[in-house]
Parts: sequence; structure tokens; C-alpha cells
Amino acid sequence: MTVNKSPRKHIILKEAASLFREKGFMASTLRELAKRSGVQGGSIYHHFSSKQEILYQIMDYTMTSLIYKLDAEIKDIKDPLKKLRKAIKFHIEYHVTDTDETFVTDTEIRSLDNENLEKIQEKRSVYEGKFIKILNNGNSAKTMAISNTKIAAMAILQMCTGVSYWYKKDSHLKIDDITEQYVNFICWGVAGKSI
Amino acid sequence: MTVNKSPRKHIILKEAASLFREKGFMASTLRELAKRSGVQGGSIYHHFSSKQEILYQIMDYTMTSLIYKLDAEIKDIKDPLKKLRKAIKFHIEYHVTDTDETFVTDTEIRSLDNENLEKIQEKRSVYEGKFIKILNNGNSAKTMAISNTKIAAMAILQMCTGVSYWYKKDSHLKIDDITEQYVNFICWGVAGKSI
DNA sequence: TTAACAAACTAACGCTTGTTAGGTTTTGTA
DNA sequence: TACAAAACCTAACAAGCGTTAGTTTGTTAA
Repeated sequence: MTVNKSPRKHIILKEAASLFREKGFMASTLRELAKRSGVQGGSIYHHFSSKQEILYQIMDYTMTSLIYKLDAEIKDIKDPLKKLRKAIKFHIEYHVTDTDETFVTDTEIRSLDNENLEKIQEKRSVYEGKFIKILNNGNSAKTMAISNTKIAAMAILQMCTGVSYWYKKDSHLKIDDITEQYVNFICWGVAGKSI
Repeated sequence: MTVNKSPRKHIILKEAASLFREKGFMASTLRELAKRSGVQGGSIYHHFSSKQEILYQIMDYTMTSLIYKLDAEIKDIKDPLKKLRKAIKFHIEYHVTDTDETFVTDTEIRSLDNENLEKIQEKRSVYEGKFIKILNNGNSAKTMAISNTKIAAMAILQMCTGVSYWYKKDSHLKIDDITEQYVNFICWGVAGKSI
């Protein structure tokens, strides 16, 4: 989110994430998005060049944030298991904070144009690579016992990303409790055979 | 799949699952589906009353199969941990066998009309309930230590369903290897604190 | 006050899509 | 073989959608 983001543009992006989550990108119309954002359909084009650009901006911002913020969270941690705990905690908290954006980013890959698709796929790969690296380090340190770290990373990410599918802001479940359960489950899972 | 399923209807359903997976339901057109199925657009209406019905039939068949076949796999197993292993193995194998159908069933919930949505949600809930029950039994038997079996069941299912997102039939990965990794990861994860 | 610019409205365009209706061809059965 | 049903083709309809172009409105600086 750059500092010079106009209020309306910001509103449109937030409403877009909500609408896309609710109906899917293709089933969402600009007329409805405009209505929800407080303008008329054609006005969207003052802020965005196309419907596709709205989707891309949501997804690109989300992936970029995930990558940079994950780094900030784990860069000073040496122990792989501790690093993994922190990474999982971060991932879940991010997905629980921006549920609409993260859900859309995870589910609307197919709606991207080819050019945008490549860019987002690249960032997904970078993000996933950070988890693979942690798992590889855990294997090296003998505190984890994973046969295929790529599959394990995918499994872990899919499971944790899944929180954005069901979590509701008004849920009685506390984020820390959810996080704790996922972290424990995963850490026992990766450590299992090395105990 | 009933015995009297006409060949063309069967082809259309298979092609629909493939097309919907590739482009999403809303971005898929009946003209393209017809083309892929070897007929013209209007001919689809000889076999299905609407585009929505095609989607519903794919999803309903998949959910119904999952429910009944899971039961058949685990009904004679008493030990909760063994039962869980079998359930996970079944789930992954099903998702790896019908990757298109399972992927569509998991991702196109939002494309369902309200009436169809309720029916599919109900079946999803039934299926999920079977996993929750296994976990509850594991807790009772003290071979699992899960604070919230509902969350754990969701996490497990999301992770295992995720296989249909990335698995490719021509993959060098053997299904048994994949299954083994998931089963081990999960069983260590659920058993962790009870060890 | 005036001019410039940003933001928004509005009508309409061109295209696409699910679907229908009527006609033709193919298949199955007596 | 004849007939009916199933399957398919085809043209077209009605609705909707992303987008464009022109106009209007509000704001700001000179």
C-alpha cells in the first residue's frame, strides 16, 4: 500500500477483495463492485485500467507482503524448528488478518492473464521456497525428518492457507489458539521420525 | 456413475471437469465444452438442462462417492489411529485418481446456485464429520492429543485435498510414496502430545 | 475569476454467453 | 422396412458485461 493511495482506490481494492471472495472473479461485475465502492461502473476506469488489473494488484500486493514480512519475522532465527514455528505463526496470522485478499490470492490464479500469471507464480514459488529451505535446514540439523521437503512445504502451506477459507472475524476462536494448534500439529509432524 | 449413462453424457461430464478445472466454471463456455465433447453448443441441452446442472452433477457424484467409499474402507477398523491412516490414504488416493473432479468439487463451491449449494455443503459436512469422529475416538483412546478436533479435521482435509491441486498423472512421484508421507506427517502430528 | 485537473456520471458500443426453437440426421425397435 | 425416439445441428434471441467516449462536477492554484 503506497502512501499516495487515493481513498477511493483503496476502497475499491478492499471491496473487490470482498466481492471476488464472495462470488469469484469471473462472476463479479464491475457494476456491482462500483456500487459497493460508492461510484458508478465506468468510474472504476479512472483508478484502474481494467478488471484484470484490480485482481492483479490485490494478488501482487498480497504475495509481495507475504514474502517481505516473512523475511522480517524469521531472519534472526537460527534454529530451524524455531524458525518453522515462527514462519507458520506468521503465515496463519497474515491469512487471518487479510482473509479476503489471501483467499482471492490463493483461489483466483486461473483468472489471471498469462503475463500476470507468470509474475504471481514466480512470487508464489519464492515464498514456497522459503519454507522448503527451512525444512531442508531442519533435515540437516536432524531436528526434522522429512523425505520430500517440497511436498511437505506444499502440504504445510496448503493447510495453513486453508485457514483463510473458514476463519471469520467474528469467530469465537482466538487467533493464538488456532495458531498454536497448527504450529504444534506441524512441528510434531515434521519432527516425528527424528524423535 | 449409473449403468445407463449414455456415452456422450459421460464424455461431456469428463470434459467439463477438465475444462472447469482449467479455466474455472464461470470462465468456461458451453460452446467450448461442446467442442471438446465432439458436439455443438446447443446439443449439450439434450443431456443436461443447464450449465449449472453439469457442475452440480460432477460435485454431487464426487461427494457421494467420497462418503460411501470412505465408509467401505474404514468400517471394519477399530483402532482410531489405524482408522485415520486408512481414511487419509483413501482420501488422497481418491483425489489423485479423479484430480479434475475433486479439484472442481473443492474450488467451485461459490459457483453453485443456492439450492445446489445447500445440498453439497451438507455432504461436505457429512464427510468432514467422519474425520472428526475418528479424531474424537483417538482422543478418547488416548492415542491422539488434539485440542480441537474440528479444526484438526479441517486442517487435515485441506492439506490432503490439496494434493489434487498439484498432482499430475504423469508425475514421477508414486502415489504410495505421496500417501505415505502425508499419513506419517499427520499421524505424528495428531499423536505428538500423546507420545 | 478563470483555467486546469481529477473524479465521477452516463449512455452506448461491441461482444459474448446461456439458452431456445425449429429442423435434420441417426439410432433402435417392432 | 417403417416409424418413433434420441441425438445433433443451427440460427437466433435476450441479457449481460467490460469498456469507451463524452459530459458534468468539484477542487485548487494562479
